[in-house]
Amino acid sequence: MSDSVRTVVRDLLRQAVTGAQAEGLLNQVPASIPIERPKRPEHGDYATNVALGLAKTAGKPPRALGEAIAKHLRLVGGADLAEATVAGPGFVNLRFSDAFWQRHMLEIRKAGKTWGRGEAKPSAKLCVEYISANPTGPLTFAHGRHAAVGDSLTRLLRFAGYDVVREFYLNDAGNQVAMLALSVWVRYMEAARAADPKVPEVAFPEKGYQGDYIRSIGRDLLARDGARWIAPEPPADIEPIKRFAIESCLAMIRATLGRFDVDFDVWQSERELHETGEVKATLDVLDQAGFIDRRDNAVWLRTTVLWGDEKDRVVVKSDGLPTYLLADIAYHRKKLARGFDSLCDIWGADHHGHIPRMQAALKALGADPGRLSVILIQMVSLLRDGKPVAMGKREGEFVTLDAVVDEVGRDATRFFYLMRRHDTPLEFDLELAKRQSMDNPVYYAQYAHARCASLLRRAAELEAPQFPLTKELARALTLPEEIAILRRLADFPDFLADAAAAREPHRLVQYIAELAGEFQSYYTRLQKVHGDSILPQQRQRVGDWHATWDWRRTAARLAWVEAIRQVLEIALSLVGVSAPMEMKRAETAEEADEA
RNA sequence: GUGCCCAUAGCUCAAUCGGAUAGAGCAUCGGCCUUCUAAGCCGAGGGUUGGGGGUUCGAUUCCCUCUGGGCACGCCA
Repeated sequence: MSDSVRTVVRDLLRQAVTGAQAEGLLNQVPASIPIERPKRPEHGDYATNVALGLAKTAGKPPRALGEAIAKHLRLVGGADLAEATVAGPGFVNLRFSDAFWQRHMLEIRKAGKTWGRGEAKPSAKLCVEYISANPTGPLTFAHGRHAAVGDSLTRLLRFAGYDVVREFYLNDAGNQVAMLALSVWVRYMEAARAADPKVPEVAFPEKGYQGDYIRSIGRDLLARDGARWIAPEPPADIEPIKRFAIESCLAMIRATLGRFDVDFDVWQSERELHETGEVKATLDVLDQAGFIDRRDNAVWLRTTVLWGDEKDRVVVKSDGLPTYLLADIAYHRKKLARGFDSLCDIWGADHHGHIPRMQAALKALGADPGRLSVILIQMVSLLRDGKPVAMGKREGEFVTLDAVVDEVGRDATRFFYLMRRHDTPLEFDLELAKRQSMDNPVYYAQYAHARCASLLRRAAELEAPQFPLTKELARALTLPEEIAILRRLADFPDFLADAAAAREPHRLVQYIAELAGEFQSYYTRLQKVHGDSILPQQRQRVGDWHATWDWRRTAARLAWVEAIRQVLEIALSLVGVSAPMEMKRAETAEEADEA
């Protein structure tokens, strides 16, 4: 694998700064030299402000230092470096030669589907936990954002070279699932009573789960177990019903995730942590470490002394039952024991109060709290015609993820969930997501990919002669627009590494939109501004056209189009969105995804 | 009341570790199809980065304060 462009820039700058130091202009070479990509094209391909930073300690004007660095850059840059200049207060701007960028097309094509893949990182075993919804009902559109962010993040991390395990923590113990079981039993009784009026009438619990799916599970229970649970009171041992209810809800969740193309490696059951004694063992460890208090009939974790929490937190309630917090600590302890270098949890922003408690717990367990990073996902609001979709006030009335996918399709749903940074609230516009036009960024991106594929198809139909992929062929890419896109494709590996390190999968969507836009613009400008086209157009295909057409340049451009298509395909796949080979108007969301 | 997050063009959002003239898309207005897919492209207008103060050669970015939003403050999960 060749060096990334940024690695090349970094090496050049280091040599140049070292050269300036050898001249006696600098006291020392800084440990890291900042590299940025200038916003304005006239400021070059890459820039550094290192001269500004060093000016004070060196006691020299920044522009003088910049001149020295630029001079040394020109000495070490060779033919690849077209320009190294000083601008503004002392920025050093670098511009590479066209040949440098043209050469990258060959590398991109050689790498194919692996372009941008990071080398395996030996010390980067990572556990990412997300969604972790209670198995008490279908996933909602809010869970959808967690699913989209978590899944794309793990795809991105894996591609970037991290060893990632994807986990779903299943809260199948405690009050919530107990209430689920009770709700199902009551609906079961109602179903039985509908068939036989002699079955006693029972009241629905005050905080029971209201959704229709509970009725459906109740009917399923009746179909499976018959009259076994018919009684005026809930059964003393409701455990079998609970298991049935959890399995039913879990089946719904798995089905939803399946069609959303979201997969997990590990489903960790909370109940199992209790049954195997890991929760109890965790309490013992915390106790022996001296961070447990017993007062007011309960057991407390001293999070105030551990992490400056506002108050200590209860881990065993006065009724003797462990809290959710203790089980979650046990889960994290188990993850650490499994040898992960770092843990990443994706939670709803409403759980932010949970972070200091978990950090405190890790510290109590003797682990570096820095090994846990938490990504908080802000709320999603659904819009229809620019107005918020009204949520029912009654419990159990919510918009499911399935409903959103049914309406707008999987591709648009996944793309839209990633259009904003995870820490900003997201407005999900259903009408926009459904629209099959240029204002819908999903279709815009997919259209760009399809257009690339279409060009390659058309070339085959026209029996375009083949040319070997060589440096000489790549030299036919001379238009500024072609070089600019090559620059963006060449940057893809660095871009991915940054996005993965920052744990920000939404950047993929930005990259896709920018690359798609740049290509679409080129496609039209080539004709309108340059009076040219990649392939001979219909009106040009007269007489001896096949013999006189410049197939060599066409071959170079087609190779370049295929490079664009490849990168779009990779980026879209990391978002979980399909890369269609052609666009056809779809009547339904399903058809849109099939394309 | 306390803590966390946020405030950028009419709308939705960018802006890399504090950098150069704060950028896109939508919306508005004006252009471009004898088509390599117009599901596209080009152009124009639009800003005291919520207010005020501070640090800095330089602040959308860091600090303080005020205003206006969101969320959390349970022996729920």
